[in-house]
Parts: sequence; structure tokens; C-alpha cells
Amino acid sequence: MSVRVRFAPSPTGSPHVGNIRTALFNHLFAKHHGGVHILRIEDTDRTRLVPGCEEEIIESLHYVGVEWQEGLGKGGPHGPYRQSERKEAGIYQPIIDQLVESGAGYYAFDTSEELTEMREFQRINKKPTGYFGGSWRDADAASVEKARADGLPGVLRLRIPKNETIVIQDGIRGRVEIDSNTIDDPVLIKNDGMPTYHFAAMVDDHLMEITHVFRGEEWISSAPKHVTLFNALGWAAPEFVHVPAIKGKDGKKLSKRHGDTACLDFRRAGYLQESISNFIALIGWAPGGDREIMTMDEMAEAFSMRGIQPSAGVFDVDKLNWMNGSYIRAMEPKALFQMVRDYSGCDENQDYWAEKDAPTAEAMKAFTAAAASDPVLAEKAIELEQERVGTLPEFGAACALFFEDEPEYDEKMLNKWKGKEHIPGMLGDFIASVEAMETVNEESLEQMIRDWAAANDYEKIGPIVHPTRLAMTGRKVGPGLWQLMAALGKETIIKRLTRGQEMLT
RNA sequence: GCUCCGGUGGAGUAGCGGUUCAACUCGUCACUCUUUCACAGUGAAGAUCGCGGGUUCAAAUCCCGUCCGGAGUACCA
Repeated sequence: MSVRVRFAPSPTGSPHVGNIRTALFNHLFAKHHGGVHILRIEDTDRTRLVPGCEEEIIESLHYVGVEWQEGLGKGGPHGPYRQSERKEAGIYQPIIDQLVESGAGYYAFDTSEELTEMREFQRINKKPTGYFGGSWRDADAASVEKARADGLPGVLRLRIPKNETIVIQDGIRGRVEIDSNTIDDPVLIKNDGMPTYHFAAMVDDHLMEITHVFRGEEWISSAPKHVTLFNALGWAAPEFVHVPAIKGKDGKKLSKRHGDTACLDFRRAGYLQESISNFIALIGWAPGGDREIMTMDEMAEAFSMRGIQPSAGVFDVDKLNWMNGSYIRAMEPKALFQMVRDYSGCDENQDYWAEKDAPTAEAMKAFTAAAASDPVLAEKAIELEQERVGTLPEFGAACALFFEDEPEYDEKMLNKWKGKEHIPGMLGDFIASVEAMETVNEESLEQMIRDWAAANDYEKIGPIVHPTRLAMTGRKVGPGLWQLMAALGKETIIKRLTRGQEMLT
């Protein structure tokens, strides 16, 4: 049988990395087996619905490179793919009838007050909380009829068998056994007629012929309910694959407190698609072997359930930064330039940084302007900074030295070199040499500086290079001096060196 | 409280009865390269595999207990 998997988010907010990682696993698994990946929307809870959320889901999926062949936006033979629409289409009704008829499901008419009271009682008596029968599981037909006739708002519950061992087959953990007496009777259909997850997700998985269900570890506790449902309906259950949670560095479940968690925030923060998907896939999954930097195709090739770790993984931003940097370094300078330009010029990204770190936002704007007025220099700047940058927004500040009219001098460096005797003359000599040069390039510049060093008996080149860099950029670190000067060009060299003479005297 | 799932150097993972089983990546530190930072390269420190019992000729690997962590315990998903 060919593999069919699904990603089925609820439109209750922008998807976070945990959701997206599940989507990624689905995609990788489907691709590995040449199967089909379906996108379905589980919007049965109308009270929690967030408008515009579906777009964010799709955008997030695109960002990390997850593809699907059937479902939302694609159509397919098992539509509609929104559960609210499926309910409207009457898809669930025959199954509800079947459940009631067979006695596998039963109606319960407890009020919410009665239910909280029941739980309160259970709690006080140190009993497991839940609906283990209540007053309706074994109610006689007459009273159920009466309640229905009276128009009482009732729910449909699933009858979990007593004194049985429920076995669930988990793709990662293997066989898990649960005493059925510890499982309460879940609500299948709410009193507003909408199905719950327990009902709709299982029914849809069956109808859509899903073979493997990748879902968060938090579902493992309710898996027995799900296999009971499948059994009651006489259906074969798909294989459940409960993927481990993602924790923050403090070991707590990843949440807003840990910084960015929404998938799209990482795009705004300047992480490349390749590194985000590579990194996220590696939380809780190991491809085997020593490889870590992998393309989507390579990951799909290597993907298997066996490589998924049963324990929760930690989202380590340091490692993400490293990985992102290594993807940046692997890029063609031209493509990188285009990417940085698009990134820096995007309002959404600028707004993101304006709120988080204003100087970064400013630097992005400055770079955008500079790239527009002098794209050749800007591209050169990107190329020279490529080696030392971890994320896209960092290019703004890193490249600023190429465009500033009068760079601000690093105070420490200024104190260190200001007043040193050789500097004004040296800078003067450089100015004269550059003015006399026909072609100003890396070689001629390096030659000039080395010649000067030799002529003035300097063995080490540091006392020459450092103050010159300071004059050229105002900074103590940066790209190689001659590459830098060559990129800046004759006119700027002379201007900055002249200013350097004043500043350093 | 009850149920379930986990626990390998600071972080992510490999190994899942015995042949480097204690390895790989990030991080840290040192050195090399070099005009600086970074990159790259080399090397170092760091885990007796949560703890205690068993099973076995042999356990990180199997079993039991215990501790710690996480998840669930909704007419939310």
C-alpha cells in the first residue's frame, strides 16, 4: 500500500516550529516513500478560530519547503479539506448513526456544572478525573429518549470498554499498553453538533486513507481513545508516530518566553529557508552517519521513523546561527547580494527589527538605500562580509563602513593610535601614492603598503595596517585591508585617509 | 492526585548485549594560518551512559525499583 500522510493544523494562530517540524516530517516521509502528503484544516472549534491563519500556515509551509499534493489549495478526491465544510457536507452523519446504532457511542446530557462537580469530587478523593460512565453511559433507552424529546443539549460520547488492555502501536516507541479503565469516555460530537478532534481527525484519516499519522507527543495519552474508535467502526487504524516535543534551553516546552517560536518569525529574523528546514528537521531526528548539513532531497532520502528520537529535543539557537552562517558562506555572492537586498528592503522584516532592535532596522534601511544608489559597491561589500556573518540582517551593520560618509571612529582604537608619530606622514605617503596610481586594485595597494613598511624598516606590518584600517573604516575589525580599499576606490581612499590624518594627529 | 512517555559530556545526537561501546556536530579553550575579526585546519578539556538493584561469561544496551523531567487528565486541538 502506498504511503499517505497528512498535516492537519488548527487555524488557531501562526504555526510555531513544533507544528512545522511535524509538517516537515510528513513531507520527508512522503517523499522518501514516494507517497502523498495532504494538507487538511481542523477548524471544528469555531471559538478559537483566528482569521487569516490559513494563509500563515501556507506561507510557513512554503518557507520551510514543505510540499503537499492533495488538500487545501490543491483539491483532491477526498475533499473538502476543511473539517467545518466536511461537517456541512454531511460526511460525518452516517458514521455518527452507525456509532449510536451499534451502541459504541452514547448520548450524555450532563450540564457543565454537573461535570465540574464530578471532577471536583474525583479530585478530592484522589481518583482519576474524567467521564467514566457518569449517569448516561448505562442510562435506559427511555430516559435518553425523554432527554432528546425535551430538547436537552447532549453530546455523543465514545464507550471505552472496561477491563481491557488497549494496545497502541507507536512508530517510534513500539508497542504501548494501556489499561482501558484509566481512559474516560471522550466527547465525539459537541452539543453544537460539531465534531471534536477525537472524532473528526480519526474519521477523516480513515476516509482519506491515511497510512501514517505523525503528530505531537501530547497525543499519545489519547491514542487509546482513537484506536477504540477505529475498532468500534470496524476500521484498521493507521500507524501512529508520536514525535517528541521541542523544548527551550531551560527544558520547558518551547513558548513565547524563549523568544521567537512562530515559524515566520525566523524568516523575518533573517534565517534562510535551507538552514531553517535543515535545522528543524534535526530536532528529534538523526539521519544516521555524520552528516548534518543536508538539502531537502538528501533529508528525504535519509528519512526514516527509526531515526526519530523518543525524547524531547532542545531548540538551540546557537547551533541554528552556526548552520545559517554556513549556508550563507556556501552561497554565490551574486545570489547572496540579491537575497540580502530583498531581505533588507522588505517592510515586514524592517518592522520586525524596529521592534526588536532598532539599530539593526536602521542599518537595514541604510543598506537598502546604498544598494540602490551603488549596487556595484554593495555587492562587493556583501562579498567581503560573507565570511563573518551569521544571519541576513547582520549584513546591514557589517556593510555600513562601505557607505558611510564619515565613519565614526572606535574610541579604544582611536586612543591607541592617536598621536603616534609615524601616522600622519605614513597616511600622507599613502595619499600621494594612491593619487599617482593609474590603477587602484588589491595588488597595487598591497604593494604600496608593503613597500612603505620595507622602506621604513617595519618588520611587522601591524602598526601600519591597523591605523590605516581605522582611518579607512573607523573600526578595529573587518575585511582585509587591501580588498577593502580596492572596493572603496581611489576617491574614497583619499578622502578617508585625509580625514584620518586629522583624526589621528 | 491519576495515566502515559522519556533520562548518553554544557546543547543536539550515534550506539540498543561483546568486534574502538563511549563516537559525531554545535559550544568552550589552545595552537596554526593571517594585517585584525571571521572563515578554515589541528588539538585539548568535558559523560564510568540519572541513581540502586538484578539477569548474563559479558549491559549504556534486557528486567525491576527509585529519582528527576515532560505530556495528558476540556463539549481545545
